[in-house]
Amino acid sequence: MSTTAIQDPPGLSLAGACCAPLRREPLTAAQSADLARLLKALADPVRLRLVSMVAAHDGGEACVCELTEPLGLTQPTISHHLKILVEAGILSRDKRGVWAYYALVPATLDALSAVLSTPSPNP
Amino acid sequence: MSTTAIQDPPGLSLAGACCAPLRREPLTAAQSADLARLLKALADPVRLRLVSMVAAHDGGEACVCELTEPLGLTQPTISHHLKILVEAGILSRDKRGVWAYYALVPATLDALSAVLSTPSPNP
DNA sequence: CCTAGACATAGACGTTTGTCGATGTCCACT
DNA sequence: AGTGGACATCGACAAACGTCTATGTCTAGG
Repeated sequence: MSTTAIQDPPGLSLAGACCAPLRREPLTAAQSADLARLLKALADPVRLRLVSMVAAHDGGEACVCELTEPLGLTQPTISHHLKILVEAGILSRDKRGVWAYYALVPATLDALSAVLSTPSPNP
Repeated sequence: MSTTAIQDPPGLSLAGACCAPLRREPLTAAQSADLARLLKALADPVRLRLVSMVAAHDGGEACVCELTEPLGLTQPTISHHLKILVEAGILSRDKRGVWAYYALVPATLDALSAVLSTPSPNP
């Protein structure tokens, strides 16, 4: 069904859509698929809270153990959501010793924000 | 199951979350639920193309008949997606005679873009 | 080595989502 | 009145999703 079953490298999900402001001209099927993949990764209450908790955490990173309890979900569920966020390029994962530290990848949300914003007048 | 079965008035989906930049401090459950609702409405390839087609159309509005054929889906399916976008406050609906014209609500995507963008230094 | 702990993966299960065909509703025109 | 067209709603169904329990993997200490 989809033309590309292969997964995009994290952080480049918008490679094909990054320069086409949503409101300027109709998106192609490929562009909309890329954008939808990224939005879908964000479009969950738990994942939004994970992103905000990681971004607001001291040092800009947090390990799984710090994220599990506040959300009231099991550790596998949190790991599952974090994996989705990493695959979308929204978070990065850094395993140090026994702990896995997750951090925000600012460029991804910046790019998403730019795509959604009002296109510049383009003089 | 949900605490509020009642639907938010269109355009105000971010009422509870509009002023909390995602990266500044952890979102509450309610804020993340509101944001997720809006993102979920956008997180579909067909709906993204609908939004871009409507926004880029002459006069800033388009009727269902103009949106159905290019996407290769049936009319009920397009109506279904448009309804979701209107309920999320992303599009507005204006029925004139037999035709229903859909137009972009710029403020909603602007607000979403702002929530996702890097928070200001806050001096 | 062997145990304990942090995290990931696998499999199962109920719920939600996207799509369709069929049908309903409303307006315009004859 | 009655017909045709534009759009919405309904009901059904497969696919995708979120969550859990159980289990695997790897690291650090005794």
